[in-house]
Amino acid sequence: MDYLKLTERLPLYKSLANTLEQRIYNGDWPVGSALPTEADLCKNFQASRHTLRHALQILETNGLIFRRQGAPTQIISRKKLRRFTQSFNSPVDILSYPRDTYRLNLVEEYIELDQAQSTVIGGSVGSSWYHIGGIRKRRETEEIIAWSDIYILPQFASLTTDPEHPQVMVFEQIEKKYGARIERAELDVYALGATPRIAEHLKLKTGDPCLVIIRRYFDDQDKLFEVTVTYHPEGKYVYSMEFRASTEV
Amino acid sequence: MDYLKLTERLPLYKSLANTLEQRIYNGDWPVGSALPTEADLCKNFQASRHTLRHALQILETNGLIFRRQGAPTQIISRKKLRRFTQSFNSPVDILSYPRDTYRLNLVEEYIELDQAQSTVIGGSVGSSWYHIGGIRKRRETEEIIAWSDIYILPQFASLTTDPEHPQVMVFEQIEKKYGARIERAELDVYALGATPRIAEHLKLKTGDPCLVIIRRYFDDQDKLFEVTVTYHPEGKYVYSMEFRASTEV
DNA sequence: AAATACAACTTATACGGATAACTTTAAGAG
DNA sequence: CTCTTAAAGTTATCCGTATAAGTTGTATTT
Repeated sequence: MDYLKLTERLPLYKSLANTLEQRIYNGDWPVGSALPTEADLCKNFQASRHTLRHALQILETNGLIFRRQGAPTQIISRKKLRRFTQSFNSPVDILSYPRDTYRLNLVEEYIELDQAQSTVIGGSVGSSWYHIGGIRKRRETEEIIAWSDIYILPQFASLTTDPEHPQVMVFEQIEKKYGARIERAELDVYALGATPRIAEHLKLKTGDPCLVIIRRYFDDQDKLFEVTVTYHPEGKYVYSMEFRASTEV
Repeated sequence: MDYLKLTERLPLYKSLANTLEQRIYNGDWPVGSALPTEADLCKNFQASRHTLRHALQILETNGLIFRRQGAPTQIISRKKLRRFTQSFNSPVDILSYPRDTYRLNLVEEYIELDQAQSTVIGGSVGSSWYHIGGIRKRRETEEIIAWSDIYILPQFASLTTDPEHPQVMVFEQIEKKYGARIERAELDVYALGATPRIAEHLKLKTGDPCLVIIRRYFDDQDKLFEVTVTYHPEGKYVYSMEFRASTEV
């Protein structure tokens, strides 16, 4: 029974979702107003409550309506939004270093942020952090990929004593040992001429082009608990991502 | 009635989802095997089919199971994946320029990619493209924000005759005039010392640090139809993004 | 052996009804 | 007037049942 499907039969709930979407787009129910109640819609569209709710769920995930138990459904947008999403299974992937590289810690110290550091890192002036500075090298060639400054809250400082520490991403160790979970991450990227300090570490000349990547990790209280700043010499690193139009429901 | 909710009553379908998730994690149903049928699960867990299916839907969106009409539900993962997503409503936002900037076209020409261009842009050697080169300035100060090279398929070249062209993102014009829809986008970011050509356009010295951002747009056939390469002088541009742990269903 | 047809199984769609939980409005108490 | 309580309205959860549609293995035919 291998016929070509000539008439793609659309399930009622999808057809209903399309209809409602069109009606909202037309402005039959203006943005900010409330949709008729489920009971009314059922009656008007001759559908069961279950089917109608399935349709409404689609509209909700498409960002057209907003629903709260007990309150009328609100129209929040006239146009279905088309989302482009980049998703990672772990924030490691936000900056996934090749597995054939390793980090070598060269500096470990407690610091208090001055004005300049505060601007870059994001913490408030005078706040205390534990600073780990080091280089990242390619295992084979010993090529220097990056200088990285890692700033963590002082209470997490003890994790550097772990022998596996340099092999593992710091935020992973914090998640594992202290249970802090990343809820949000910020990423800033820009170009910078190497400062004397960075130039020395990366064996460059002052002013040579560097790619700077700042990542800020926030926990579920929206508290900043780790910041990493990496400096990549020209030609040593390309930051790549891919985005897809999200498949609708 | 403003009591604190002491015992958060979990709906049956959520509770059921948690149970099933745990069972899968335990390995009661190994990855690759099939879940019992809906009817069986209903019987075992004393839930209606509707409730069970709601639970299964959660497992599905969490990437634990895969379902097809007519075929048994398959276990595809033991662990619920924790996603970090960055979402945009439009690819404009992937590189959202401040609204107070504008583009000034300086070069328009047909080109065929040589080896070097092919590597950077991503098209194959010898393929034909229409190249638009120009600078982006801040309206107030006339400050130069970036040099940009835009490469589009030759059949889209006519859009530059549109008087509104410099005000609007090129891919938006392609979407509007030709109906090509962006399905996927790639983003590469790296630091580069300004080449003589770039240095001249941006009024820099050769070798001065630049942030290079390459964006490649693919249609629903996964065919590359636009590539933009922008060069930002040091200090003129920071590329920022934010990621969130995705809220579960 | 290969293609076809069939039957059994499983999930998808759809209906209807009942109770619980939440929101909002209005009435009542202080 | 302010706060509390009650009632009406609305969505959320949950059950049960029936039919349609897709998949898979088996038997049949070519």
